[in-house]
Amino acid sequence: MRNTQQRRIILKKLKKHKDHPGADVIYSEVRKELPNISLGTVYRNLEMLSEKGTILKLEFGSNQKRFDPCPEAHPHFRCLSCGRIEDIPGGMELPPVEEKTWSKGKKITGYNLEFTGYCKKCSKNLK
Amino acid sequence: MRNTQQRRIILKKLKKHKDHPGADVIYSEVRKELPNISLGTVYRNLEMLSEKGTILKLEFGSNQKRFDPCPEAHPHFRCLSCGRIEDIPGGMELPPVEEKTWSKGKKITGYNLEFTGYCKKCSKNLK
DNA sequence: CTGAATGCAAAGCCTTTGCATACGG
DNA sequence: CCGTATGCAAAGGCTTTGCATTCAG
Repeated sequence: MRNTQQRRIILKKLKKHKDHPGADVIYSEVRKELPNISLGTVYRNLEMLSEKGTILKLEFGSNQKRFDPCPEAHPHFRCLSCGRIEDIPGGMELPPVEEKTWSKGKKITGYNLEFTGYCKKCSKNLK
Repeated sequence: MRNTQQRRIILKKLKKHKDHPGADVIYSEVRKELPNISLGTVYRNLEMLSEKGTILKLEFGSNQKRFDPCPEAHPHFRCLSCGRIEDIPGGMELPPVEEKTWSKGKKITGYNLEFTGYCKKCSKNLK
């Protein structure tokens, strides 16, 4: 994997995010430093980085894929109103899956867990 | 909400599924009984039914939305190789979220949990 | 009757891909 | 040098939507 300028800056921008941006957000931010970068390159790099395990690709109930600079699987919270995605701190432990009967014969490699609801701001506006 | 022939048959077809079909699968099955139904109608109905809480819309890491005739949130297993989605039996209980600090100020309405890996068949082929 | 639901087709959104060119190691 | 990565633009997959028409209640 080559260490290109594009890849370096994409990763740098992603790492600054606490929210979990989509490719479009990363694209427009990287464009400030590399005005000629193409959206395709952003997609290719985010994909590649998540395959290598450097970042995490989130594919939850949003029509857009989001990216997380932290590569370890961890739970998220998604606001159904504004779409905001937050990390849930403090590794929430899941029941061990290996010994469960449903997992017999399967090879479990990971999990995705998200809680849905309304964030602080949005739950105020709901009332 | 009107009780149209289309809606009735869409629901009937979905209920026969143990796997979790996408709109396209439902469409082609309903077409056998209603050759003139349109894909748009299938989408509109599946959407409507999931909003009413009759069925469940699954939006996990697949580019396609899948539907589950069982309306209660429950964990799933998704095969990374063949895309198959299975229910995980026996309500896997999650840690209660209400008292957690991260949920302060939020209104939590649900969760999505899926395990990923390789199903029986695919894990054999992998070796 | 009347508004909710349908069929049709076009448009939308996000993402992927083919290809010639550029550039990192 | 060589092959990976890029930029560009077009195509792709799934889903949504506008509009005239139909049909359930």
